[in-house]
Amino acid sequence: MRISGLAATTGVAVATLKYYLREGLLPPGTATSRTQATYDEAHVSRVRLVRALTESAGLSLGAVREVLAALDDPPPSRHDLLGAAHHALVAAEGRGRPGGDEQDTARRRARELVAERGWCDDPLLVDRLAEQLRAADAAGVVVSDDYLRSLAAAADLVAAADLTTVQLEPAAALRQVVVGTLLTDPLVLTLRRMAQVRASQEVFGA
Amino acid sequence: MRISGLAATTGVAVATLKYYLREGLLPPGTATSRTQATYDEAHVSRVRLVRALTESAGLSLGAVREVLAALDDPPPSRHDLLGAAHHALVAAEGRGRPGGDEQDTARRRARELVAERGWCDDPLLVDRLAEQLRAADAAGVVVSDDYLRSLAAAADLVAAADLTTVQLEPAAALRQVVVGTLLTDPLVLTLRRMAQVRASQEVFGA
DNA sequence: GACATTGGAGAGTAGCACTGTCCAATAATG
DNA sequence: CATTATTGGACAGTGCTACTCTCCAATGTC
Repeated sequence: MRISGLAATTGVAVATLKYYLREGLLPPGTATSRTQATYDEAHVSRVRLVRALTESAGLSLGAVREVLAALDDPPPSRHDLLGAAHHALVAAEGRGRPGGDEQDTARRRARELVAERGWCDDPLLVDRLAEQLRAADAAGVVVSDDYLRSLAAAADLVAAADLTTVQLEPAAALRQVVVGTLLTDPLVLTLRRMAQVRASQEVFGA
Repeated sequence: MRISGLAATTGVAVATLKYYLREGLLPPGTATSRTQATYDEAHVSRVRLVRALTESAGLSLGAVREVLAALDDPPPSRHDLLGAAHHALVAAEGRGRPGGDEQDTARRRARELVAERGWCDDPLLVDRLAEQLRAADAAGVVVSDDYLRSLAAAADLVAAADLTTVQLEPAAALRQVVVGTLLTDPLVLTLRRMAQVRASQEVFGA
């Protein structure tokens, strides 16, 4: 299949595919001559992956590049695998400023929750959580300890479900965790909206 | 307080505040002369709200405008209140294409889940869910029925917790639901990451 | 009275994700 | 074999967003 075929089967414009090639998001096809190359099924699924990550998960092309790099270079042992997966997930999203003095209360709350749940205390994730708590507070949104605990309990449920989808083969597991998590993030939020509508109908009547 | 004071207390540049004034995201201050106006605490919290929605919730300024319009014009009855809240939430996020033929299977799955859960069948939310299922499928991510059901159960937990934060006063309730949901969306995803790390450590050992 | 600040308006900028145009080399077609 | 189409490659241009800069006369401050 040549580039026009790749464009036809994926529904992505030829110019865009060339752009992805330039940006290193898509590996070059196998050259058959100086001005011709062919592309295979791997290219098709790679293009579909890029589109899903940008359109559905809302990642920037830079973030997609980070994810693809992690997927293309899986760690050998299963021990490092999930660590690599989460490194990729955290790298794909923003880093967030380290935060100033006013964020210390939020960081303390974040650490308390993590300790209570027995979660890891990855500083990147803790800082992210602290920043989000601070933003909510700055916007005048009350996030009580009880409420936060309820969200954490639900997160444990989601994570338990996530793990059941993991295959044993390392490369497939990495892909499933990283891509699966990124693509189901918006799905989780949509389900939250749906459940909210239902719950509010119950409380406030029809 | 004049505009430089507003800039100092919120940490937002004067030029940016002027831009927000021009764009209607910030109501004009009370004019004390032809070239002078003063701003109060309401302006401070409005600026903080705009920053929280853009920086933390990742909304565009257009989406922020929709949210603010909904908050500034609360419906009179409590009956319409949550409906208005969800209209604001759905309007704040993208609409998403109606989807073609290939999305029909995904839409059927979405409707099945909604029916099973007894959730509302708001076509906007159902279409969104269908589009997300289609994207996951296109990217080669398997989303089993069991897995989807687990996510839905967790969403019900989150929604139940969300409702406990709602005050009885209509304006405060609207604000809490809309802004609270938008700002805790990223928080929920961060908690998911944390719980995943912990769960994977349990399964795969240290 | 000297100097800084303000509100208002418009133009300019940076980054992102494409998209359009051009080219010589090659492939497909009659 | 001549003609037409397509390809890979490079680069400039586009549309959008979220600012940021510059300018101005009017006003405030020292």
